[in-house]
Amino acid sequence: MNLKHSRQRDSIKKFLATRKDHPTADIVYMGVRRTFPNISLGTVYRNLTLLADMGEIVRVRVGDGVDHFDYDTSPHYHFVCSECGCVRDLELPFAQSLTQAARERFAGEIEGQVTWFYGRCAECTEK
Amino acid sequence: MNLKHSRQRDSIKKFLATRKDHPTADIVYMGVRRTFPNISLGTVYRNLTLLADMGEIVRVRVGDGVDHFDYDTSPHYHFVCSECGCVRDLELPFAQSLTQAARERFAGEIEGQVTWFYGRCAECTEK
DNA sequence: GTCAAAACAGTAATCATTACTGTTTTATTA
DNA sequence: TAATAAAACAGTAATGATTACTGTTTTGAC
Repeated sequence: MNLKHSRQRDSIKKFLATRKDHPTADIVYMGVRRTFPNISLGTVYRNLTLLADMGEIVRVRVGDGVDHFDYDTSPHYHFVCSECGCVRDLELPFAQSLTQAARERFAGEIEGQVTWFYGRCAECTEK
Repeated sequence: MNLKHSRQRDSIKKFLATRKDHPTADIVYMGVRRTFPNISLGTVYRNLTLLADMGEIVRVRVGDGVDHFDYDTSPHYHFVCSECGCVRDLELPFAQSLTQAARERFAGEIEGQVTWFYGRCAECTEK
């Protein structure tokens, strides 16, 4: 299957590049509709999945039942607020060493780790 | 709201105690039906949620779209196989220090961390 | 310009989970 | 032990994110 260019996919990727807040498919859908009013939610999902499979974006799963998407593919930690549900980056060196340590204790093949932190974000704490 | 005893809840908890494989609500449902043939799936979900909220069991979310449940409430790592979907415990000291490190870099309140590893389990690797 | 493959819009289906409703169980009080 | 209110139940319907399907449009190589 040869990949063909698509203006919709470009737009989705471009939209995601402007955001640091790890939007959901629905948010991406609403954002991209400003340039493609007729784009369908299915197209958004298909392209987000495609881009994630190609490694151009990252699907972020923080246990809130909704997939978030991140343009920044470098390994880094996420924080999710239990109150407002926001997802933020966490500026902390990513401990690849933990994956290595896990490999030494496990019989199968470990490809990677997923780590997120939860609690209340600064805005929710102040209220 | 006063908690009342329920034989169904006991049975759910007892079933979970016998398992080390982090079953889903559906698996628990099938297991408990051996003793309560008329138990409803809703009852299983309600009690699993109740037990998790009380801290007697743990809801394990490893990004496969299905909630798993664990009788072992001590902090520990999980591994999920990308091929067969099995969830295993990983014998590796749990790095609470990472949560502490995150606290020092984040403006809000961090309550805890969730970490899992993914890859292929020993059984799937051998095939 | 032709044409086949890929992508699309729009819609229907899936599936885990939650919510609702009328009945049964629990546990307290008499 | 009987009465009673709250809690829990079984069964079913609803929800909501995501995926699958279908007929049409777009893409890109020749």
